[in-house]
This record gives sequence, C-alpha cells and structure tokens, in this order.
Amino acid sequence: MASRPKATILDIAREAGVSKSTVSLVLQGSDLIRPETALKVRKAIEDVGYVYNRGAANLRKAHSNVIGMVINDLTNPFFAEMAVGMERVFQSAGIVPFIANTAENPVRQEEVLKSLMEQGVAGLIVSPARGTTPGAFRRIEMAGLPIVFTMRRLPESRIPVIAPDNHRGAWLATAHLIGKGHHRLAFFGGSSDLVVYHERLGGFREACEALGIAKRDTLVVEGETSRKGGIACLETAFAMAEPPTAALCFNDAVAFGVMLALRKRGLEPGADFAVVGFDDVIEAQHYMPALTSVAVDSAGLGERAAHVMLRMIQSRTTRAEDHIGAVNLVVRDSCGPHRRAGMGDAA
Amino acid sequence: MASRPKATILDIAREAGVSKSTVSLVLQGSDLIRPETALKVRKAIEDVGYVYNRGAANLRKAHSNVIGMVINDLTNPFFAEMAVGMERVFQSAGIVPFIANTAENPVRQEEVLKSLMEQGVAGLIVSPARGTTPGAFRRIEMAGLPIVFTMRRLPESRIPVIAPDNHRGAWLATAHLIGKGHHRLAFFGGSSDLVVYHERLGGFREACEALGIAKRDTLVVEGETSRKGGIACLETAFAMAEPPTAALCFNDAVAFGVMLALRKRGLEPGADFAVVGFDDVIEAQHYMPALTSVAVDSAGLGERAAHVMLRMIQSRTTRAEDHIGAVNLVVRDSCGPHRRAGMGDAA
DNA sequence: TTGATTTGTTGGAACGTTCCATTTAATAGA
DNA sequence: TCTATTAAATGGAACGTTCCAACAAATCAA
Repeated sequence: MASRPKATILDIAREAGVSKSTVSLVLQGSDLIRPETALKVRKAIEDVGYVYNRGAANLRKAHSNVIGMVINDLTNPFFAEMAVGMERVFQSAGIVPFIANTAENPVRQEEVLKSLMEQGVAGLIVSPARGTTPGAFRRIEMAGLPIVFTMRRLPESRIPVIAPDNHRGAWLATAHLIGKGHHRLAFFGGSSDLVVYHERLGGFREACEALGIAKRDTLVVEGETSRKGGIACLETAFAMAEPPTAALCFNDAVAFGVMLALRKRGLEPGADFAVVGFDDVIEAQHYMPALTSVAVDSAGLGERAAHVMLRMIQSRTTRAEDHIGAVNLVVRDSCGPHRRAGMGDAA
Repeated sequence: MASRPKATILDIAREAGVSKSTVSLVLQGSDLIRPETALKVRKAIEDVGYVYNRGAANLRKAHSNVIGMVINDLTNPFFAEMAVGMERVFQSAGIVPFIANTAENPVRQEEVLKSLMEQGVAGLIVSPARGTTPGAFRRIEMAGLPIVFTMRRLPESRIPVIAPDNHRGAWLATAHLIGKGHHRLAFFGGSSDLVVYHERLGGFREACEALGIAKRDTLVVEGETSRKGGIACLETAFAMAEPPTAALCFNDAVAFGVMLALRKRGLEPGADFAVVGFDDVIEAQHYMPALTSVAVDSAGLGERAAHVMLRMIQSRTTRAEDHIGAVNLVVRDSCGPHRRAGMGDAA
C-alpha cells in the first residue's frame, strides 16, 4: 500500500505498447482510435491504477470543468437546498460544483475565492457574506471569470443576480395580515446592512401605505436573523405602549423565535398574535402551529442560477440578465382566522 | 473587461524587470530576495492582475493544499454542522476544504470522488452514501491517498472511521426510557443496510435485555430516516395488538415525525407516549415539547476528523486509529415525568 | 503500377510553474 | 591586490497533459 510514484500517461503507453498520444486520444474518447487498440489501452489504464491529472491537462486546455459555489451559511437549510438545486443542473452538464462555506465572514470569503480561482474554476456562483466590500470581486471581474450572485445583491455592482422577489413577497404577506383585520403591524428581524432587508421592509411599508395603515401604527424592530433574534424582537415589541397584533418576520427562523416567545408569555400564535415568515423552509409546515410563510423556491433559484452560469460559460461572456424569482404566500395556521372586529383601535 | 490572455509569472517578470525565478521566489515568500526587489515584484503582480495557477505548480510539487469532503446529505443540518467543524480546523492549517454533495447516491459519489482525485486533492474525508459498494474506495486506497470516513462505516474496510458511540448512545436512551417506567418499547426508523443502524439497534437490544425487558415486549420498525418515516413507524406500531408506550428513534427527524403523528391522533408526546431522538440537532430544543435526544457533537467529530486527516497528510501515511466520540443524553420534555404504575402489563 | 486518399498512430512543442545548479555582485579576510 | 565567502538573482530542465503536423499502412482510382 506504499504510494509508488503516480502513474502517468506514459506508463500506460509503455504498458500498452502504444504512444502517449494514442493514450491521450483514448482518454478523450476519440473515435480516431481502432476499437481494439482502445481496449488494450483501457486495460493498461486499469492495470497501472492511473488517475487523470486534470491540472496538467488544464495547462493546455485552459478550460476546466469545475465551478465554485461560495455559500455564506451552509448550516441554513435554505442555502443548502439552493446548493442542491444547482448541483442537479451542473451534474447533467458534466461539470462538477465544489462548494465552499464562508460562514458570513468576508475575510474567509476572500480566501475561498482566491483558492477557487487558483484552482482554475470555470465560473463562480456566490451568495455574498454579510459585510462584503464592494471591491471584493474586482479581481475576479478583471480576470474575466463568469460570476453570478444568488439571493443577495451588492449595493453597486454590475454582477448579475438571481434572487427572489423580496419586495413582492413582503407585500403579499403584509396584505394578508391586513386582510385578516390587523391594524397594528410589525416587521421583525434583519439588519439594514443587507440589501435584502431593504427590499422586504420596502414591500412591507408600501403595502401598509397602500392599504391604509398609518405609519405610526407600524413598528420596525431590527434583530438577528435567528430564533434568538425573533424572541428579542417580540420582547421589544411587547414593551411598547400599544403593541402590534401581527408581525411579518424577516425570515422563518425569526418567526419561529417569535412563536416561541409568544408561548412563553402564554399567548397562542395565530389566535392571539399573527405571524408570517419568509423563505418557507421545510420545518415551516411541521411547526405547531404551521407557519404561514412566503415561499421562494430556493432549489428553483439554484437551478436558475446554474443555467445562467452555464450559458455565460458557453458564450464566453461575463454579462447576464438579473433574474427575479416568483414568490408565493403559503397560508397555514399561524395567522389564525379573520380577526374579530372591535378589538383594534380607530381606523 | 474582455478577457485578455491570462497573465503568467513571465509577464510579471517582464513588468518588474527580473527573472521568472525571482518572481516564483517572491510568490513563495522566500527570504532570499532583497525586500526592495520583492516590493517591485509585488507591484507588478497587482498591475498585471495575476492569478496564481495552482495546477501548474502542483505539476512540480505534487502536494496540493486542498482536501475534499464528500457529504452524503448536505440538507441534513447534522452533516452541515460537521462540515463547519472541519472547516474551522483546516482553515487554521492553511488548507482549503472543497465540499461535494452526493445526495445518498453511490453513482454520484463515484463521480465526485473521481473529480476530486483528478483535481489532485491531498486527502479525502467521506461520509459514505447509503448503498456504497465495498470496492468503491479501492482505487483511492491504491493511489495511496489519505482517506477517513465520518459518521458511517463500511462493512469490511480498513479505512479509519470517526463516528459517535452509537451503541452507547442507544443504550443510554433506552435505559432512560425504562427508568421512566416503560415496559413496551419500540425502535423506530432506519434501515438495516446501514452499519449505524445495527450499532444503534444493538444498543437498544442490549439495554432491554440487561434491564429485564422481554424480547416480545420490544418492537422494531424499519423506515425512512425522515419525518415521513417517523409518521409511518408510529402508524405501524399503533396497528399492533399491544402497542408500545415509548420509542427510541433512529434519528431526530424520525422523532419529529413520531411526535407529529401522535398529535394527529390526539395524543400528547411526553405525557401519553415517550419519544427520544438521536443526533440532537438544533431544532430539538425548540420543538414542542422539547425533544430528549442523544447528543453526538457533530461539530466536534468534524474537528476530530480534520485533525486526523492533517496528521495523516503530514506523516504521509494512510493508516490511522478509529475514533469513537463520546455521546450524552440530553433530557428534555418528550418523555414526560415518571410513568404511573399499574398501566403497563405484567413484568 | 502509380499516385491520391483514408485510417490509425506518433513525435514534439507548448502550457505555467518549481527548483537545482549556476552566475553575478557585493563584502570580507589576507 | 587577490581570493574566499556570502547574498541575490538567474537559466533551464522537468512535471503530465493536449494537439498539430507528420508519418506509415492500407485502400482506392486510374
């Protein structure tokens, strides 16, 4: 089991009694080779335990078959699903996606991107870490490497983005809440250093305005995008003089936190306080009560991103259209039935 | 922004007015170069927008800085956490882990492994897909590439394994159930093509035997390792003449399914039927009721696996000790208080 | 028979690095 | 002054592949 010096194409050639060029052609599945010769070569390949050296090959071809996907938080099932969607597409195109995690750390992201480029990837799909500086992708753009963003958008960047329609999703959810008879609404969680945050909050605000909710009857509480953050948001809201009766949460995780906090106060999510989430992760439907949430089809977005990338690679361009994915509100039990009249304040 | 031919070390040399060897030395941070020269070179590197070609370098060095981690199911937060643990360790060792997902598909796994090897990884950490054939790793072993398994073990393989103490975990959980006064116990979920299954089931069986539960009072129901599987298991169990009053589940996901199914029948998990899970994923503590589960410290196992791999690479060996990680039972609310006497059957 | 064509195979240069052996320049020792 | 030593920089071969141009053998057209 000692690791003898790795077998190369030349070893195969010697073993099979042909030239290295012939071996190379066999490896590429060329039909210029006589079937019997090919067979002989393939046997030799097995015998010497050869592994193809793609690094050496890329030296000549300058066209690799791997693309890098850089994910900001792999432990978030939402991103994991997206990654899986992409894999499906790439697999059938014969290209291999390597995934790297940045854990929301811009420094780590820098390292990972550098490594991926050095490895000679054909393209990059990135869900940028929070706090990424606008210049972080300059080198990649300079190198003319295809790159697309998913889920998140950078403030001023010309890089194509594949993301859900956050604005519309928030609008729909808010309208649903108002339709249920709520007058005092809150937007919970998220922080303003994320473009996504502004998109969702914008949808919330516009829906409120369009449907006649006064600005003073809306409450916005920033917070971590986690269960913990949700708990904190609710506590903050209930410390107010006139607390809201319903909340749109930045995220399903926040929504779960809010529901937990409600229970802790002896309130029943749905009946006593309406909550809607965003993302519609798998757990949403299994929760008690099942969470009403804005579904964004993360796997579908992943597939779309992969297709865009494929096209960019084929047409050797670094440009592509943005793609805003459709969203839809999945109504479950966390907003209860229509709110009884006479409980709200003046309208 | 057109992609001009990629800059090489020679372009830098020309730009800086030195030889390619000098540039190479600067890139490697050698102290054989006069600081001023190094500075000049580094400036040239910036100017020409150079990206290092690791493939070309590896052609000479035959020692890369990337290792591959092959995961059977990235959407399972349990594995995602493990991956993150590994990343922490590798990062500080200057090694970049590339993650690939196999989605429990042995064919996909084959492809992914091949690709990773071709890419010239320094080592492989694999959580094998279900149904992996014993010979799947022969080529890798033949190539003398360090490899370690995590979480799962292959029937007859000499490859080192880093995994939790499944047997002990199941034993503890079962003893807990029996200590609560249950006499008819079930083991729910999982399938016998997994070594892990036998380990956990073995722990369950031994605990039952050691603590005086007759074999005929135990029920084993195989099933998918998902919520859906859990639901199915419970239905099956309740179709029996004398259904069990408590269950050890293969997996937290199965446990969640079981609790869901109980609720659907109007039964309260904990009070009416005790359930304990395995893995202790983050959601376990947030569920209603909070799930009692066997914690396996997935991130810790990930770190351990990474350390083992590092050592193997350094000492150029392909051998290492197995490592069985400690487990502990986290008691929460899903087993209720001690069971009232007189409800069970004869003992 | 001869030359043209087709089929199958081959040598060699090139890709972008590393690293050894060597050269050149600067400094020290006598 | 000359030689020995050290410091800094360099040229060239090698790594494992691809691919072009060239070649040999077999087949065909005349």
